[in-house]
Amino acid sequence: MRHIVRTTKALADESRLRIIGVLRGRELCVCQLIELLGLAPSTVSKHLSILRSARLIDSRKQGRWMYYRLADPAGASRHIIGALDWTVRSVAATDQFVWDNERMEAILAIDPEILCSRQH
Amino acid sequence: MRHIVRTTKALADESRLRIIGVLRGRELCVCQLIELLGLAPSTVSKHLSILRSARLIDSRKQGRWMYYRLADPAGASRHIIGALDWTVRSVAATDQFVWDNERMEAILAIDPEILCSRQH
DNA sequence: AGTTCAATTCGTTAATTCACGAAATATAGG
DNA sequence: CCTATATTTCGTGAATTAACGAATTGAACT
Repeated sequence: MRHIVRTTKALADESRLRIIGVLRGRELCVCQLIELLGLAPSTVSKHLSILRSARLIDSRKQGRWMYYRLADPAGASRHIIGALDWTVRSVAATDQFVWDNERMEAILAIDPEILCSRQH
Repeated sequence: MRHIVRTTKALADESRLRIIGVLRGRELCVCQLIELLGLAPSTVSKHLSILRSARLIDSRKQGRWMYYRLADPAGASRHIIGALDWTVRSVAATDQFVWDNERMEAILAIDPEILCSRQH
């Protein structure tokens, strides 16, 4: 039961739902999510840590950048797969999802070096 | 997006998950849920109102009693059906669910008149 | 080794949420 | 109409959560 509550609490925040929506099918680095959400780096990092503690996302460090992606269904428990499945499908039906993904196209067009340096 | 956040927030509480687990396949009155959860009547009522605002449960008044049940899939939106489906399946795999349903058997064996009067 | 920079951790504040009891609402039965 | 009772609403205090900036960590490059 504790795991289920951890999962639902992780999903009970708009910023975190937006992160899941925009991570679908790709990997993104923290500075790209900061740019999308318009929140402080520490806040975004905290959101990501909550999603990761709930095992909804995985991360990979490469050099100075940290990349996040949705949890791999191969290694995830059934209730995590189900939660992600429901969340992605629900979020994908919202206007916010459409805007975020349009915006992310523009963000991905920016060289990450330049994007990151603009935030510091 | 607002609706999705309302749904996930409604599910982000252990008492409310337990309510959903015990409502599966039947209708229960408030005093039976109060007895199960061991919380104050006003607290249980508040939980039920949060679940109902999120459209996860429906209610029916009969005399002085108020009966609650899971939302009817026939009238519910897809994301509500999906949320309930995931929640019921996840909660049903927990020990808490087993204990709650065993306990509910005992509660259902008590005449509701007697059960309610014991709480006031 | 020292510098730079992306990301995280920590400490604090403001906002939200949970729990309760008291008061209000609504229904059944005298 | 009046009382009893099941539930809800309201007000309050305690606990949790979200946001930020400052300080810290860890990797890359001189």
